[in-house]
Amino acid sequence: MAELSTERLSRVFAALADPTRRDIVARLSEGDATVGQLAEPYGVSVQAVSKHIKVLEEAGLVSRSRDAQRRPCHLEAEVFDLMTGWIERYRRRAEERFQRLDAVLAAMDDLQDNDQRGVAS
Amino acid sequence: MAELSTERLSRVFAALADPTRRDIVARLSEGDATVGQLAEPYGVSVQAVSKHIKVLEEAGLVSRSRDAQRRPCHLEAEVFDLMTGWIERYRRRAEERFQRLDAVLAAMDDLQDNDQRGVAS
DNA sequence: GCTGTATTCAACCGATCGGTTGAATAGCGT
DNA sequence: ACGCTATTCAACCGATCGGTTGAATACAGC
Repeated sequence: MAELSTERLSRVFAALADPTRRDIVARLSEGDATVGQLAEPYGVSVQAVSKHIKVLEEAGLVSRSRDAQRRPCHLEAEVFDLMTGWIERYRRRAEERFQRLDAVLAAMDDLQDNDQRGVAS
Repeated sequence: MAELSTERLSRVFAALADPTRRDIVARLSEGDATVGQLAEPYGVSVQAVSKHIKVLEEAGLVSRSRDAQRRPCHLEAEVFDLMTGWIERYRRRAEERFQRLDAVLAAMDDLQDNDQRGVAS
């Protein structure tokens, strides 16, 4: 029953691939806001923003509550861990590989040093 | 002349929104590989994989060299910093806000304590 | 120079995306 | 009950996406 996370990861990355949605996330990091409030700054319809929020919600980045006819949006920052977890895993692997390569190059340098000061070329 | 990074960030997030491309990145973290090698495990054509690599390349996640007719792919892990930088910025803001909220709630608890043990209800 | 291998280019296809407009729904305040 | 506000649903549109097939290009080896 594993590998739900790959679908989830795809949703999160896809959600943040849009600059308007990233900006919404940025603004929500300063505090909760309603759809109407979020829509104001952009040159698009409220419906478009509503769709963006739905995408963020389905990615688990945003949750919503109720306040009369308003539906305030709240940033769920824990989801970021999913991304940083993935990223750091492969960054670490790449860096380890880089260090091993460094070690090999150093070893080759040593060999060359021995060659130069030792037997032959 | 700023805000080149927003376009770049969009490309990186969009590139990683596809599970096949994430898997390619994962495999490249273990070492460089050619298009042909990368294509084998997936049930898609070499051309499709070639397109995926192009997307990763334009996002700056992959660079390529030349070895005869082969074009080995190399993971450029530094780009990850762009993402983690963005993510951490807003995670931090959200957490700070959360702590402030915590402080407010604690203050309200104090007030209530005083009310209970002090003057009136 | 020809053959085989590795990769890309080009055109096409159905699905999804980000946007629109218009109508529906939900919940105040009077 | 009515009107105002906030939000969503539904249908549509052009653009982009992930995939295909078929042809072109680039290079090594015989």
